Amino acid sequence: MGRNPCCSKDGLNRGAWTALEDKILMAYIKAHGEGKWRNLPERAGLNRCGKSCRLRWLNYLRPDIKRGNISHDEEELIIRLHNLLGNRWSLIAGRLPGRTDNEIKNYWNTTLGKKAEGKSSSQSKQRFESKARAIKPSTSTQPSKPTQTTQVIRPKATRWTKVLFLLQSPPPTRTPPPPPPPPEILSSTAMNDPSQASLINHQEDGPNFHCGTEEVHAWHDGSDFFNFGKWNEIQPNDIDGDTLMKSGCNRNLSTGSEYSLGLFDELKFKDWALNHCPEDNATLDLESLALLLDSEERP
DNA sequence: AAGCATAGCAACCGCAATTAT
DNA sequence: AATAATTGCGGTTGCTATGCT
Repeated sequence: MGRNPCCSKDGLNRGAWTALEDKILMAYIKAHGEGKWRNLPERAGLNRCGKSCRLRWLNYLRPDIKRGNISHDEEELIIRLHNLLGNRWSLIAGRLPGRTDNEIKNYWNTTLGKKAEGKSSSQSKQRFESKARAIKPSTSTQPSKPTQTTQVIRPKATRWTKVLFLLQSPPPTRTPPPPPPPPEILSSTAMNDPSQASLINHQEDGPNFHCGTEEVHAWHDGSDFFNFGKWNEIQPNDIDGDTLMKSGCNRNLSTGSEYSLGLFDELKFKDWALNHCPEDNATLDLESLALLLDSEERP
């Protein structure tokens, strides 16, 4: 079982791309469009694997790539988005037109991570701590090998197609509530399964994110699981941006009375950050996001 | 000027989700 | 439904440029 590695062929070019290869790839994509990466090299006459072609195109050759220094505004945005989304580089890049996930990742690992670390002694210490630790070299002897140990539970990046956060209001009585259920993760099949419907439909008083046919519910057990600050620790797939980004993002955010202002602001930002799908916001208004983030950070 | 250390970045690797058959 | 192929993502590596001693 298993599948053949993309670049299993011997004799393929590796390493830095030549100007000629770039030219060939650009010409081919201009003529035939993106996609079909597997067959592209053969058709284009490139001695590269498709994966390499795709990467080269996405990270370097794409016409809308914005090259050059990252502006202060962009930097601020990256920091804030990273604070919120963690190492979701593609999501962060989606907020920065013309920037690639690889570029942002590199920029973070080489520059911003250190700044974040520096700030960690100040008021935002806790906000940055886990991230700084994540990229901080474990020792000075291995600068290029950042240690990825963080206190944040950070499973390997996964894409969820369906996410359900059950929001439960605190019970009106004093009887101890049952142990809170874990956030429900429903597969596509589960979401389509009528037997699972109750899991979805009975959640009526939480914030509902309606994204096309998908729904994302927030789960709240009465504790501060969704407390503003906790977002920094709920990194991996808390509310999966991919899901929201891909879904058309017609979101109806309703807030129950149980939410703190901070939570609401955070959700509001999430809503903003994820609602602006990359394909339709080529002209992202950084200022509007900055304003939103500013308001979000108010105590 | 030479050698070493570090920073920056392009590219690769492996895994997982998605799509096709 | 099962399997294979494709695509996308985040982590990591390795090369080059730059700075320091």
